[in-house]
Amino acid sequence: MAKELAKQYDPKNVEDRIYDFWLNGKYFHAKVEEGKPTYTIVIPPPNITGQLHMGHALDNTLQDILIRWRRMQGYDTLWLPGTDHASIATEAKIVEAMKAEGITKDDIGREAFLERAWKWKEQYGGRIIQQLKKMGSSCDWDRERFTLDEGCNKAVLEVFCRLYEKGLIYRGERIINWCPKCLTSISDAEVEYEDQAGHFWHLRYPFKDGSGYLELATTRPETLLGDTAVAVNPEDERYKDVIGKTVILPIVHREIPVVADDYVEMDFGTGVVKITPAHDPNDFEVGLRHNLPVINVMTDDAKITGDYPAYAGMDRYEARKAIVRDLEAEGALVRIEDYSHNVGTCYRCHTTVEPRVSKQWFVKMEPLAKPAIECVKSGKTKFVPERFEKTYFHWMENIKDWCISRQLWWGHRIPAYYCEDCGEVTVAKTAPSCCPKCGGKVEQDPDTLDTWFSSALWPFSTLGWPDETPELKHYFPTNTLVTGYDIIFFWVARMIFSSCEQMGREPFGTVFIHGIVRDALGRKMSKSLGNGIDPLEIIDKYGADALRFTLATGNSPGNDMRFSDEKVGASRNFANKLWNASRFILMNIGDDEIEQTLPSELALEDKWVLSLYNDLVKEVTDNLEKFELGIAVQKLYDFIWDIFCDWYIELAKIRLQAGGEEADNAKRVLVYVMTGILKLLHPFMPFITEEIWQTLPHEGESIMISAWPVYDSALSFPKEETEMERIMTAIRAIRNRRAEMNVAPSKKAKVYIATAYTDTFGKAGIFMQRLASASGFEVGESFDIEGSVSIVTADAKIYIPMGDLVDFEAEKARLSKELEAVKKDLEFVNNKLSNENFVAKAPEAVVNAQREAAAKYAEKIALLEDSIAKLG
RNA sequence: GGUCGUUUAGCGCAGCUGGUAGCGCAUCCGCUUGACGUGCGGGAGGUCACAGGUUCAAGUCCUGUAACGACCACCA
Repeated sequence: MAKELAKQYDPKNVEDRIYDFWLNGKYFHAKVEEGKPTYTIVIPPPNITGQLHMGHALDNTLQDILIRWRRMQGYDTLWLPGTDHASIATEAKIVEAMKAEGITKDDIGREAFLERAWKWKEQYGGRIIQQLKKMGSSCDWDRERFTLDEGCNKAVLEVFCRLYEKGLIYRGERIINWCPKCLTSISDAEVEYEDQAGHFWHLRYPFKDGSGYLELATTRPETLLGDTAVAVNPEDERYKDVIGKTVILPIVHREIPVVADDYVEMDFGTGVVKITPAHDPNDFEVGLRHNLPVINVMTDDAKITGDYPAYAGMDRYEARKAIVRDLEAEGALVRIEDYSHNVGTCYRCHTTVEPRVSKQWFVKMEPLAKPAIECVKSGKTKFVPERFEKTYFHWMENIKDWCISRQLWWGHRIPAYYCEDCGEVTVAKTAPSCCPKCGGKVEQDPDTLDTWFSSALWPFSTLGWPDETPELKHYFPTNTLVTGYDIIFFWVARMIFSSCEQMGREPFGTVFIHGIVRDALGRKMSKSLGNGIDPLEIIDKYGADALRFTLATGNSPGNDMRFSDEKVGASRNFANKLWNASRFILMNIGDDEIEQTLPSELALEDKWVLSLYNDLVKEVTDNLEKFELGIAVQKLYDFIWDIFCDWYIELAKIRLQAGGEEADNAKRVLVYVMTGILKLLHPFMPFITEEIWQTLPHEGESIMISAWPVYDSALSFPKEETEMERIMTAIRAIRNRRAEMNVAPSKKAKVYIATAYTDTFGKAGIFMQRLASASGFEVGESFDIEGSVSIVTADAKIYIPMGDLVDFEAEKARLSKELEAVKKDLEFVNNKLSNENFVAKAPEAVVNAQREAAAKYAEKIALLEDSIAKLG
């Protein structure tokens, strides 16, 4: 590659080319190397219907950071990608598309529908994968999987049959959540509750014997058609006498009993509840306890059935109006009250869910939940941050059976076969040719499984299970699962219990939870608000590295973050800064051959920067171990910009311009530190770091497979760190003074430094000229200079004779002000030191630090007083 | 109703195992300093929501209060 870089970094010239380079090098491919430690992440499979959004961008950035870092550390690293068939979402999309053509599912039948669905998958399913590639994701694309592919299907069948045989999957008539729009059952987890304004209709149900009536209230008067009882609390004195009596259901004029059940709250409303077992989960339970008939009054699309001719075919809300009208006409309506209540809606289409009694397949959860709870309690799986374990336990401990059958075609078809003759149910991985009991003809269950049933197996089904593949042996259990807190119940919990049951152990060691990405105003990004930001547009404008850097910065585990264009702009600037630092180094290297080792002779500033770099290596690695990616990236930013660019490069220029061996040494240190920085930054900004690394002197094919830096005790130089800090303090103080006095940098002045650290400052002359506008420089233990600006630091007294520029009165005022400030500091420290408890109880190091501070302050006060005195 | 989170400079956020508060953006002053104006140097700006407590010492630990937010929950 050419050693010439553009003045500004342009990601568009770099990213696609670099990505292709990685693909060609097969660096993402995991080789199943025996005996090597592994690091594995399985991707949360995005829906094939999906387009890349900021949530994906964040999730995949975090995963790629971890994966790239571990790969560089030498692990046999596998990031396994794939997509989810997303039963409801995909089926809905295809049905919608067919609607535009004027056809329905029933028109074309199951087979033709599935053909369309697969075609759709071929066409659009790869879209999101291409988008993940734009992010720089280093997934092992050779191992890409799909929840509905052959292998996953095999795993699903295996698990279904095993659970069925163990009695952990059963079929039963239960009340379930039904979406009248998607026309399928959904699980409890898939119901989203929304506060909705509604009404309370107070009604009268007369006694059959004419002895008055019972008053009750309902939020859903239309369900009255299916009432089969009225309930009161058995302890309720008011209603003791009416238990067992019969009331007449208004409008329908059916006779229904008054039953007693604990479920009824005496303090709420009138203490009387109408019971509709077919349309309310609680009422269903009451119905079971009292042997009440279950009367379904609605069709699958929530219209009133033909059993009620007056309302037949009406939508549930139309029927509500009509029924209220009729109730009023009949004198059964007492009053209407405004009321706001929680209404369950479908998480896909937000249609109000209709509880409905039907025959469905369920997973018996209690026996599965126990080991799953133990798995996290024992620490085999840890949540980061830990607080989400509480959420997990709460859910697992109160879990109900999981409804897994869906009245959809796109998905894993339930492997249950029913005999048309004897009704025998056969569950098997392969379809039986006839009923094993009577030899009759069998028909497969038409339903498919909940999408989450297959994704629950993802950590092992993707590695080849139920077959004993080398991949499964080598990479399972996986190490880290990265996902948002919004998906813990749907997915994480189900993977844990599935893995405990099927694999006998945890699916992953750590669940790394992140929050959601919000817009600049803190609002959730949503289609309806239209406030979503397209990651691809951001990449187009600022580059993938800038986007990744933004998402990683300021991201603390489990917390939501706000996203704004300005933040990405700042990240882009950082990328540009890095780019220019490398450009500077390359310009100086020119065509020279540079040895890629550190020189034996290191200057003060070399030792200083190497020592800080060495600490950085340790800290960044530690932060990554602890999943503190935001902190790690902040440290890199600070070091690169403040330490390396603003100080070290400026200092290095001195020797570079001097030439010769000195310049050579400086170049070697520059290349060494720059290379290290690039490696540390590579997981966060893979493209630009690769591009720069390739242009610098390097060994190996790619930075992404180079070795992650390790802490080196030979590079620890505490003495030089202190010395440089003293000099930098002096330089900052001089700059500060000059800025205050409005002296242009071009106006140079001689600098005298009176200090006890003559050795240290003896090395600082050239730095002062370069960075503090010094025309000349002298160091001594003390100076006696008239008419100069004086500056006092903790280590030195600095004189800058600037003749006519010096305003003695202003100078005196400034020094006096500073003197007061230092006196206050001293007082603060002295107060501490005169506190016997502090001296006795605080650690010695802390006390000593305070004593040293006190001494410094005292010294500074003496110097300031001396200066003021000299001004007369 | 329960659980959890947030509350730190104008805005957005960091602050790990307690030791006289930091970053980015914005703002103000200055700078054609041959890597970068997507830049350089410098400045201003905070009683760390409130009230107690533990401690020699609390933004940092404990208790409570308030506001906002999230999740869970069968009050018809």
